[in-house]
Parts: sequence; structure tokens; C-alpha cells
Amino acid sequence: MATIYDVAKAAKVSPKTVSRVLNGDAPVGKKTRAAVTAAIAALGYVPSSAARMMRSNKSGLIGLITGAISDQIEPAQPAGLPELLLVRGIQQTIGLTGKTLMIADSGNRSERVPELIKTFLEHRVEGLIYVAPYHQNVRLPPVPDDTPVVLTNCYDDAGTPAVIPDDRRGQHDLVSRLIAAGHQRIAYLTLREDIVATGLRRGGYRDALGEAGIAYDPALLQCGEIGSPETETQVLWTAIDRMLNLDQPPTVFCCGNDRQALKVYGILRSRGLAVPDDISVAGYDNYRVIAETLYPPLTTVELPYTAMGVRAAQRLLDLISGESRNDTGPDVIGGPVYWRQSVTERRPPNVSQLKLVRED
Amino acid sequence: MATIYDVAKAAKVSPKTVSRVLNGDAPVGKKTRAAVTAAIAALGYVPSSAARMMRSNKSGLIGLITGAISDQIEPAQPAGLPELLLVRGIQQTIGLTGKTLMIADSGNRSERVPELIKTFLEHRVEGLIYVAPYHQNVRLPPVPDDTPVVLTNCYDDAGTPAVIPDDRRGQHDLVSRLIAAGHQRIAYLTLREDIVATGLRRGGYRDALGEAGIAYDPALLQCGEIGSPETETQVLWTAIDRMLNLDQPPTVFCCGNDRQALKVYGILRSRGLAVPDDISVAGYDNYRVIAETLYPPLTTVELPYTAMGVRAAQRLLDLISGESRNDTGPDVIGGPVYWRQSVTERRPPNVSQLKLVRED
DNA sequence: CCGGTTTGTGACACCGATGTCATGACACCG
DNA sequence: CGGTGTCATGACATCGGTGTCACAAACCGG
Repeated sequence: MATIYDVAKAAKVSPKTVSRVLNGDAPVGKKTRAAVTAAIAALGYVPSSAARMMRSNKSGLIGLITGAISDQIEPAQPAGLPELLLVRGIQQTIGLTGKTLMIADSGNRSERVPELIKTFLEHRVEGLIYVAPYHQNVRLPPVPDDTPVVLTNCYDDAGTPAVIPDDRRGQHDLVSRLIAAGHQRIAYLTLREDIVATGLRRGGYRDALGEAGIAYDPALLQCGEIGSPETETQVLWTAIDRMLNLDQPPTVFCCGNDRQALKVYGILRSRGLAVPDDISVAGYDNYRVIAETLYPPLTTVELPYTAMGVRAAQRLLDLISGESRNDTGPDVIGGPVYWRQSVTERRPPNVSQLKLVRED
Repeated sequence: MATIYDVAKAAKVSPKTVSRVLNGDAPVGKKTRAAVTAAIAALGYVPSSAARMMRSNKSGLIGLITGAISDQIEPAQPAGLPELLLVRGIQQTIGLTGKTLMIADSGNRSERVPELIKTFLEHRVEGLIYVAPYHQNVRLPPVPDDTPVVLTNCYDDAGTPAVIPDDRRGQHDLVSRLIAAGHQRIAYLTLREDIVATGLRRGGYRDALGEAGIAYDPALLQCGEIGSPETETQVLWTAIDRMLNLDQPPTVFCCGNDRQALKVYGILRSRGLAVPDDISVAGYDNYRVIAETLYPPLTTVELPYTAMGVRAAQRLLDLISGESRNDTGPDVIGGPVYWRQSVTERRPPNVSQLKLVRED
């Protein structure tokens, strides 16, 4: 690969003059500039970022650690792909600044994270973003104080800057909207008990019921992810069966995510029930491949991954430029309800009270 | 950030000795090694890859260009995410060699590719992988001869090393398996006419019919992606309606991909038909979030993205080590049929003739 | 006990950029 | 016309590692 010396020799100038042409940091004579430009093109010269970095001590690199790409822990649950939207938001924001994003993949194996961080530090990244596959509490290995870190879709107990989804408000807004549509008996099939989102969303569900003066009925609440993935359909079938046989059966099933809603569609139809004419269904995530493709399209709440990615990148850039401090804890990001045809509208809602609801 | 000189001073040795401890390329006394190790830990020293790279001229970096992460062209068709599996396969293979993968995102805007390549060249990547969002013919901007390139999920007219899916064989194997299960009237709803896969798969469909002595009936073939995404459901509805009203209606619908199959499930059920008891459905891609979650689970063909990623990385590594030449054109990778409950089995198949079929 | 090999260590140059400083050629000003 | 400032350019040192070479000490077989 040609160096700046080769270019200098070819253009019959000093290396420093070539450098000036490249960086425009000092005036260069017109003819000289033309000769240098020609030599660069002729030799196919590309400056070495390594050499440049040594001198300037600025790498222009941002490190991103994710498990999104090679999720090996739960290969049977490839629902982790939407978290790629987080990476998209980060990428878009970082790209605008001219910095380069280095993405490393942990395969969701936490023991590999320290070596990834070391690789990033060797490249002298200006900041680090850690992206978790789902909303959770994490503990990151130590990172030097002068390298800012932002957690995304996760948080820690040390108050590290973080960006997380507003699970409580999301479920609250959805249930409020269902109530506004005339639903009173709202069943809720939750995700696994051990994840952070489940507790928060159940809180939002109960808050919304309370605000509307509807009594909370434990018979309408059940975890839909008990046991192994293989038994999931059976668990859902049994839960749905039980609820439909209640004295006052539900008029709508809220599901833990859109994937679960897809399963519920199949189960309800196998029982001869039409969606939404006989029974309504709502999801969570706005996982569009499912929510928009399902027939009829699915009412759901957006898990605002792209917006979270943008915010995470912005926070990191602020930290790098010294505009903000690094102990301000999590930023909570909400997403809108997407109202589609999987839920019946029994009574016109007062839309003005529900600014976050979008009608497709 | 501490340098090797700081460590040398703290350990009271020369910088070169610290270098020897780090790289183990020459014997170091026991006590000296201990002192150096202690100094490294105390100072939190991490070697600078930039400085190392300057001397050795080896970056240990592989560049990957993809549009997978921020696909902005067709935001209504977020089906591009599975191509992330390609990245996963590449990542896994590259990771084993100790090299670092740099991922850059084009947002599927081809005009941004040259600048991404330039950034990679500045970092002196040892090789480049270009990943396309779907099987297609591409033309990449020029890259210096000494930087090997592998195309993935695409190919060019210059004979650049490439890895592409075996669309013809995939569709052929699926249809052969359907015939073995007793199906004779096999409808095929294809993807858009202008994509490479459509032509190849239609060829595979006709080949399989021909081999079984079944006459090809144009009435059973229709493009399911005419017009805009909004009208897609209507197009499918009309096509299905027409085919079901034929004198000899199909017993199975082959869909262009699993997403389309998901739509077809909804349409068939809205017509009161049960899958698979009244009518069978098959997809393409083995997009697991859909294929495994659908009720009943979907018979489909794997688009072998992970395997393609692994192969692409291997080809690149071979090129870098000089073990293979860079004009050997495309590698075609096939994937197995996944046989699930969405298709009826009218006659026990002769499985021994169909090695590529997997039963879940 | 001596020549030869191995072990352990340091001095120094070099990789390819760029910051600093010096220098020569003009132009402008009073 | 001498002094001052701007323009255009080059010499040289420097960033943080590592390859080369030199050299002293330890070891080893005969």
C-alpha cells in the first residue's frame, strides 16, 4: 500500500505538503495541489488511520457490544432480532458525526465481554455502548474512567448512563385504550416471571384498570411462558381454555409479545373463534413482520428500539464531548400504541385523551 | 492512557522487555516478568493497536458491509432481518481466527458504499465481505487488488468470489417432498418477478413436477406480490379465490416466503378452511419466528443464511492466506426442507430418497 | 577450564502520519 | 526602499509499539 512518502516523491513535494492537501489545514499552491491530487489518484493512495491516530490520539471509533447477531443461548427463540433496531438507531446517529462504529458480538455469552472490551480499548475507542437482548439488570466488567459507557436496553446498580424502555407506561396506554374501546374483561397472558418487563407491565396493566375503576381479577392474569418452549402452545391453550370458560369470559387477550399473539391467533381459530369478531387480541413490541403481516393486523404497543438507539448514541456523544456527566442513570423511553384491526371498537374512544395512540 | 514506556519505567526495565512479556516472543526472567505484569495491572495498560499495526503492517481487521441493520428503502418490509443470520455466520467464523470484524452499515443505499470502503481501507482491513439483503446481481466499486473481497447473497459479472443460496434446488426439494406426500395439484404463489430468486425457484418447481411426470399447469402459478405492499393481501385473496374455484383445485399452496405463508394462513382461515386438514401450506426461508410460532407450525425450506455466512468467511480467510484465487465465482449453498404440520401426508414418503429433508 | 550455545536484557531505528518551527518569496505600506 | 505580514513549502521531531543487533551472564560438554 502506498504511503504519503510515495505520493510526495511522485508529486515532487515534501510529505508535509501532501498532508496539507489531504487535510486542508494550510494554504497550498494551485499547481502543487494539482500535482499532489494526481499522484494520489495514480497511486491509489489511502491514508493510514493507524499512523494518523498515533499522532493525534483520536481514533474516531465508537465501540458497540451486542449479542443481537449471534444469539446462541436460546436458538429456539430467535425473537431477539428486533433488538437490531437498537443498533440501527445507534448507527444512524453515530454515522452523522463522521465517527466509525465498531460492532462486536458477544454471542450473548457474558464471559466473552471482557475480551471484546479489551479489543476496543486497544483500538482506543472514544466510547462504548452495551446493548442487551432484552430489558434487564446487568453488571459490566470495569472500564477505564476516561472511556464513557452507555447501557442500552439494560441498567446497572452503579448509575451508569442507560436507556431503557418504558414498559409500565406502554402496557398502561394499551390497556387504557382497550378500555376506551369498550372492553372491561381484559385478559393478560404475560411473559416469563423472571424478566424485568413482566413486573413493570403488570403494574401498568393494574394501574390502567384502577384508573378506570375496573376491579382487578386474578383469574384474568396468567403467565404464558411456563416451562420449556416446546410446551408453550399447550400452556397457552390451557390458559385460554380456562379463561374462556369463566362466568364472565374476557373480550380481549393481551399477550406478552407479538409472537405470543401469533400463537394465540392460531389457538383461538382452532377453537372456531374469529379474530376480532368473537374475541380481540393485542400484542406487545410492534414486531412488524408479525404485527403487520398477521391477518387481521395486530393491535400492539411499540417497543421503541430505534428511538432508544438514537438516544443512547446521543448520550454517548454528549459524554464524549464532556457535555454531560456519567452518573445520571437511566433514561426511560416510551412508545406509542398501534391500533389495528385485531381489536373490536365497541364504543368510540375519546382519542384526544390518548395522544400516544396511532391509528394505522 | 498509559504507554509501554510508562510500564517500562514502573517496572524498571526497557520498553522492549515489556514488549517481550506481552508477546512472549523471547524468554524473560521470572522476576522481571512478575514486575512487568504487576506494573501493567497497576497502570491498567492496554497496548495500542495503532502503534502495533504501524510496525507490523497487519491490522487483524476484516471489513463487512451490510444493509441489514438500517434498511431504509423498504421500511414497510422489515423482512430483511433474517439476513442478520449471514452476519452471524461470518462473525462466528472470523472470531475463531482472532481477527476483529468491523461492521459498517450502508443503510442499503449503494451510493454510501464507496465511502465505507474507503474507511475500511484507511484501517487497512485484510479483506472485505459485502452482504446483500437478498439474492441479487451487484456491481461493487473498485477495490485495490491486494484487498480480497467476497460477495455474500449476491454475485457480479466479474467472477468475484461469491456465496449464494441454491434457490432452484430448494424449491425443487420442497416440491418433490410434497409430491412424495401425495400432493399432485401444487399451487405456487411467487415473490416479485424482478428478483433473481423467483426465476430460479420457478425452475425448481417445474423440474420437480417434470421428474414426477406431473403436467405443469399455469393456472396454479401466480405472482403474489403484484403492486404495492398495501394491496398485497387483496392480491393474495384474489389469487387464492381463483385457484380454489378451479375444476381441480390445489391441495397445497407453496408460498414465496414464510411471511407470505403467514398471510395465507389468515386468508384461508377467514374462508373457513382449516390448515392442514382442508388445505396444506408451505413457505420458504425457514424464518423461525414465523415458521415455528405459527399454529400449526409451517413446512418450509431453509434459506441457509448461517451456512452461507460461514462459507463466505472461510473463502475470505483462504484468499487472505493466499490459499485460493480470487476469480473462482460463486459458491451455491443449499438448505434442507423442514417438514412440519402445515402439510398433510397422504402417502408415506420414501424418505431414503430425500436426504435433505428434516423432520422436526 | 575453555569455546560455544543459550538466556536475558537494552540501545536504536523504523513504521506513516502530523505538529512545530524555520525559511524564502512576494506583496503591501508608509 | 526597508520593514512587516502573508503565502507556500520543507526539515525535523514525535506518537507507541516492535525488529535488529549487541552484549553480558549463565550453562554445558569435553
